[in-house]
Amino acid sequence: MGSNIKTDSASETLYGIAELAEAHGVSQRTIRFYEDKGLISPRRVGGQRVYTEHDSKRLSLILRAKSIGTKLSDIRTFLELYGREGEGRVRQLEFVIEKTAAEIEALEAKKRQIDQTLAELKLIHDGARERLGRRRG
DNA sequence: ATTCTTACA
DNA sequence: TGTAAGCA
Repeated sequence: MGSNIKTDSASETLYGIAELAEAHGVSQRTIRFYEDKGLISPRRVGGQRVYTEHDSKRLSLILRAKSIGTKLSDIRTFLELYGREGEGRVRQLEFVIEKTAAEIEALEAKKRQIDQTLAELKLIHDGARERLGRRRG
C-alpha cells in the first residue's frame, strides 16, 4: 500500500486526487476531466473527491482502453456494462466484439492506404534515381 | 498548502 | 488537456 490518507470503518484504502494522479501517472486535471465525462464517480467528503480502490482499478481500465485508441464515449459505455451479471455480461462482450471489429477494419483500411502510398513513393523514388543515374553515367 | 470550479488556450 | 483565476 502507499501513503494513503484515510481509512474507513471497513479498512478500505482511500485516496485523494493527488495520490491517485501520481499513482497512475496522469494529471489531476485528467482525472477530473474523466469524471466530467462520466467515467468515474468518486464520492465526496466536504466537497473534496475521495477515491476507493475500485475507482483506482476503474481508472486503470480507462487508461488501458484509451491507450489502444478507444474513444472516451465508448469507454463510458463499456464501463456502464462492466461488472454486471448475466445479460449485462453478454451485452458487455457484444459491445467489445463490435468495437474491436470496427477498430480492426479501420486500422486495416489505414494500412492499405499507407501501403498504397508507400508503393507510389517507391516508384517515384526509383524513377528519379534512375534518371539521375543516366544523366551521370 | 491543497482542492474545487470555471473559463480560455 | 494545460494553465490561470478566485475561493474555501
